[in-house]
Amino acid sequence: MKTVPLHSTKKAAIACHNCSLSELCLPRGLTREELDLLENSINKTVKIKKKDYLFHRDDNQHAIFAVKAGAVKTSLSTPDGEEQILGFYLPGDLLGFDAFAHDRHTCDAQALDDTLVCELSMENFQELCGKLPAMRGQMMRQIGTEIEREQMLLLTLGQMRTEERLATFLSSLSERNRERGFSANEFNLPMARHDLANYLGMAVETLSRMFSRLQEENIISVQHRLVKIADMSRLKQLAHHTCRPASDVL
Amino acid sequence: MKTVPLHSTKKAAIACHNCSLSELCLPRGLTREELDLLENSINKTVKIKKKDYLFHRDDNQHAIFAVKAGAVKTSLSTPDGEEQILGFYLPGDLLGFDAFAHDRHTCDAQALDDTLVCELSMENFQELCGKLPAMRGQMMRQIGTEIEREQMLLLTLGQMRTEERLATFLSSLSERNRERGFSANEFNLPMARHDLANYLGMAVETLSRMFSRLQEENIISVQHRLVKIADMSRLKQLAHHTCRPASDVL
DNA sequence: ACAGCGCTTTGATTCACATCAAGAAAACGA
DNA sequence: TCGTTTTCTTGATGTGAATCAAAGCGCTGT
Repeated sequence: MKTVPLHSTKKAAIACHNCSLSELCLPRGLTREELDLLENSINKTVKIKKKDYLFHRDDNQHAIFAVKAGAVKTSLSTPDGEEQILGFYLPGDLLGFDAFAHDRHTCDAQALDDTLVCELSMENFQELCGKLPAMRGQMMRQIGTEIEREQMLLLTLGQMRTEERLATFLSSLSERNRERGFSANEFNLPMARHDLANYLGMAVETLSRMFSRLQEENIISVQHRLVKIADMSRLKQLAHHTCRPASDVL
Repeated sequence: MKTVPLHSTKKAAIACHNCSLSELCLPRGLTREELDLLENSINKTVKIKKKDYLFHRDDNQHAIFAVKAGAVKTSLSTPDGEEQILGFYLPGDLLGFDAFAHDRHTCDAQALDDTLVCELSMENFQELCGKLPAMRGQMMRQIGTEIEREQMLLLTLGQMRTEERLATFLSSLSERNRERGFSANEFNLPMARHDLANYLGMAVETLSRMFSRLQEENIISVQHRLVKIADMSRLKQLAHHTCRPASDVL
């Protein structure tokens, strides 16, 4: 349950140059020289074990992380122990922008699975943003994506009924998979029911019932974490609340 | 219901130099010379009439706005006409960061009252961020604040019961007023019940009942939009879910 | 392979909140 | 100013989802 001392984990040799995710990540649009600068500033391939934390709320060290493999959740928790999961981060996603206002992370980030990340310290990040306009642009796009994602979740939590929320989530996840070159119709959920229910603002039992209901209606089939979408159009119809083509939004 | 053609509104002569809100706004931390650059890039004191829009979703013009007087709400709406209010912006607040990802605003922004704003086009904003490191820093703090605010709202919508939500909101608003040099114990709500209920994810009737309940419990007194906080400690206690000292967070 | 534990599903009951309905109070407009 | 409209409050009723309870299932590790 402690934050992993990142410096103790080993740096692998996988560079942005070869990284299949670079188009989704900070390197996008950077020239070869700029990319070299970036590579020199990051910890490549930091390993995080399942259930370990990338960072804690109020940690004085803060950084931007890019997920290479695995999955991460961020959450906010209250004095009385309740938590709200704010987002799930999959390969290609960036997290850590929450520390911008106070130079401290405002939420916790925990690995849902054994996970690989690249770490860019805030100092280095700031410096690069000053030097590289392309990097600044890409950074701003990423921040915009984060804001959009949160806005979408607000709409979900504030306006939708539980079945719609699940449909919206599955539809988004499917879209994400498609964009990443994976199957849009069959995939594994990276998180447990408990976490998904919390994220969607409902009880675990309710989530389970909604999965069952969608299955009864022959819209999806579920077993454990494997989801197959049987009727995409009806799923999207249920999730009709979604505004944008749902790209970039989990 | 149309977006106001901003260029048609007159530029007043109130400069950042004299602006009482400059410490909350982009100028914070800028030198005199830097401030001059900023001033030359912005439309000072654009007037927006009540119910007019600062921007619409998908507008191809996009900009950052600083509220000088009045109040603005941002909202996301669904094809079937439902909306979710995402935030209220009061004097000293900045809005418009949602356009970062796609060069289009992703939500609507509407004046709740006759409102004065400063407008900084995205182009000028980008340019200034490149030139002025202090401005970049301030921008990032503002973005961080926006992200924190949204995260707090997610916690509110996802985990709290209706009474807690209202208590949290009133407590935040009180704090904001205090920070701005106004009374923390007595203030006017800048929005109608309808909008507040939507923002807090509940029915108008429920919101009204919660106001009544807090009044019966002698925690606050309300008449129309005027709120007086009679027992701050009990209010904060009800809002105990709130984590941070609630600064910067509406 | 088996025991034990956590995760998930299903069922029964309760409750918080939405919805429906109507009246009171402000705000608005002529 | 008055009449109309909108906004807000309060009450009665219904319902979606939470909670309580318990059984099934899949992992874990030894």
